Amino acid sequence: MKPIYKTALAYGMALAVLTTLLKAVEYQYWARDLSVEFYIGLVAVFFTGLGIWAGLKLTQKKVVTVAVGPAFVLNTHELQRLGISKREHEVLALMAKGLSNQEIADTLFVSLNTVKTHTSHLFMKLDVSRRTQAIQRGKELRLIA
Amino acid sequence: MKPIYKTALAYGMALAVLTTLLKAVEYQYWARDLSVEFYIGLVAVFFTGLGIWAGLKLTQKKVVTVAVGPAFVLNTHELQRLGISKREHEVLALMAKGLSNQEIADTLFVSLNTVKTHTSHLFMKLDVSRRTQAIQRGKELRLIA
DNA sequence: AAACCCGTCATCCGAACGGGTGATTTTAGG
DNA sequence: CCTAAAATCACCCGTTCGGATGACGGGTTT
Repeated sequence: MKPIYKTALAYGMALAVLTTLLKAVEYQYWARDLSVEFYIGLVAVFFTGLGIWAGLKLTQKKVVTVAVGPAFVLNTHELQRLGISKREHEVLALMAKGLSNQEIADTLFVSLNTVKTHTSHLFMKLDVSRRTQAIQRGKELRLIA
Repeated sequence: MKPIYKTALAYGMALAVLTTLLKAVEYQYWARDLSVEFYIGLVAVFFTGLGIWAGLKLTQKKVVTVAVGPAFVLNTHELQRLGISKREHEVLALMAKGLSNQEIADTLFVSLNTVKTHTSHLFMKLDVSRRTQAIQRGKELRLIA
């Protein structure tokens, strides 16, 4: 809210200064026999521009579009905090792809028992009891895409 | 872009009309011995306000562009195309929450066998063989959040 | 060297899951 | 009204999953 107040203040100051300045110049033009209508028109145009500028300043905040991107960034911090090893993380990723333990085992060229060990550790560290929950949790914590 | 031109036109018309109107009134006040400075101030304030209004009108379009967010909309078309019933859809949603078949049964106040039937139908219609895949597929097709 | 973590593999067991088949009831539409 | 689809439940069977435990080699840290 402060910026708005600042803008309003700045505008008020500018208005005061310019008004004073114009009044000073006014007599000069007056001496040169310029019509009142012409002078009035100038003032109107000038302050219209000033008003537009002020209006833009005051509404600029709203124009700030947020623009969200779905770019995935791995949460290394959480990985460390939970003590999830590299291999466990791989297993989690494959699990999230809908692969069975056997398929994961084949993918990683290890035994089914090994995969089961990894998954067990994962469930412990993620504090879940089912693979579907592990996937959910993993996505929540941005451990997997 | 048309609205902008319209706004500009409307503004120009208003300015012309008001200027003329003010000039007409001007002589009245002039006759009442009001100072030129006071009159100038009024015009300045008035056109400043007019300028602000014009500025807001001209920038309103930008303000609308703020809209962002991952708002979820259910893909009714896919639901129909795959012939997924209301109950099956419910089961899918709960499945995606990481619930077991038994938990889903308890949630929906039905038998475990009933849930199993629904899941079987779901797997057929989604062309998958595991619940993790069903969840994936459901999210891909925007059947679930 | 000892303690420790990681990754590997194993066995056992019970629970959960998936597939198949069949049946009844309720609901919705022609 | 009658039928088709949806929803409900059941039983069987085999697979998968999850939990517990133990083991072994290779690193790192202390």
